[in-house]
Amino acid sequence: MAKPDDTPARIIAAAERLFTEGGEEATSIRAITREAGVNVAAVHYHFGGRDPLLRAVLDRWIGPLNAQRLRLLDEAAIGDDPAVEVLLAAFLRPDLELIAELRDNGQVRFCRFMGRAYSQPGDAIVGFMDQQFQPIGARLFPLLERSLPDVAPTELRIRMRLVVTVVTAMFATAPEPGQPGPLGTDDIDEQLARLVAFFAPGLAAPTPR
Amino acid sequence: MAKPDDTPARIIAAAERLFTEGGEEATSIRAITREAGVNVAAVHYHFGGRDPLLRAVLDRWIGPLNAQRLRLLDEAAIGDDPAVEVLLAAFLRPDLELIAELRDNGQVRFCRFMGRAYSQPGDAIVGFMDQQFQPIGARLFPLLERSLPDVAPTELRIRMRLVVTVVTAMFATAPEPGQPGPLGTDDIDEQLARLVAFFAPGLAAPTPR
DNA sequence: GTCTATAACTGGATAGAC
DNA sequence: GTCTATCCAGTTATAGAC
Repeated sequence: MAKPDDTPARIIAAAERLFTEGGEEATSIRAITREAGVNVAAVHYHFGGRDPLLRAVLDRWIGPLNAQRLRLLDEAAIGDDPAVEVLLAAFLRPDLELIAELRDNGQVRFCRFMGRAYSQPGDAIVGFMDQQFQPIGARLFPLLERSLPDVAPTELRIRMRLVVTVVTAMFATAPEPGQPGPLGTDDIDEQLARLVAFFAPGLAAPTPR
Repeated sequence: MAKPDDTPARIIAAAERLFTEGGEEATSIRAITREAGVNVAAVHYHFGGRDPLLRAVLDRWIGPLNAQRLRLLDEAAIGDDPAVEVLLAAFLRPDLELIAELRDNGQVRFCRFMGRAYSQPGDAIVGFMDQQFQPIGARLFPLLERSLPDVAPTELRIRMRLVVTVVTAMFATAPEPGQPGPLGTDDIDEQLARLVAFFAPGLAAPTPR
């Protein structure tokens, strides 16, 4: 096992802090290594450069997030033909939980950084987020299509993108602890109920025209 | 009529360019006046400072946008009890038209700037966007409430905020001309049909619990 | 090596002459 | 309406004391 303060961990921690504070392009590899107290070359050795490092910082949170999403989708798929509501809840719950966790950890600003990374990806991460999403889509869309045979698969993908847009914005605009969130409650089950009640009928609506 | 190259217009134009390029906080009043070829004090004389200038830059587009929104809502309200679908279309059409106009004008980057200004407002504009939205809400919500008497007014406001979130993201992530948009078509009526088909059922869904 | 005081610079705002 | 000169706040750099 790696020690909690070995070089890669120190670099990741420093990078997370600096990316959060200064934004993506304002943060140099030199500032990161200075903050971490390691040599500039260490970033290249352990991560392969600045851009892969940024991806690693994001993946440290998004990896587990998507792993949990897959777990919940698998659970939902045990019963045959899970309803849209169930699939949607499995899809959204990990996001709501992560936002709450980051807020309670005093990492609201990093939470917002992740939201921006998704909605306005720079050159370093454009494509990376879609790549992360790919296995989720591969699991989710067949289940959705089976549950909603009357909606065109293309339409379903467009609609799910709108759902993702909203979740992304919830990361990007996460409120400070104590401030009210966009869903008017801190209770994750209530948040989930609101989102599912709102999105499920739209997903199931007949394809227009 | 003011000449197209009078001082306020020169300042607005320069500010729009620089805010678009460098972002909000990276753009100084001095850089703007240099670019516009006018004196530093002119900004204060005509606009009252840097922050009011930024608001003026945004308002130049958002003002007409919301004016058209009000017009369309008024039209929709002529028939008694307009359906949610009609209200939603009146609400959303001006946004889609503005995005298309800016794209065709080569102002995609400014379009994105407007989206960011709404979703991640800095100190200079926080509150301003809500203030702009206020008369729209005052017109829209009573109509919506009459059309959807079974949905709690609070819930309706939360749901409309989700709708606005999506529209905002469409500004913030507007594609270059030629690139496909998130709704898979350049035809505004089709875009509108997609959004209305997706959002209307969710707005009308019974309040959860 | 650490700390503090001061200088230099940047950016916003305002007064007053023209 | 325009301009110069100036003020004020915040930031960064540096020198010199300890």
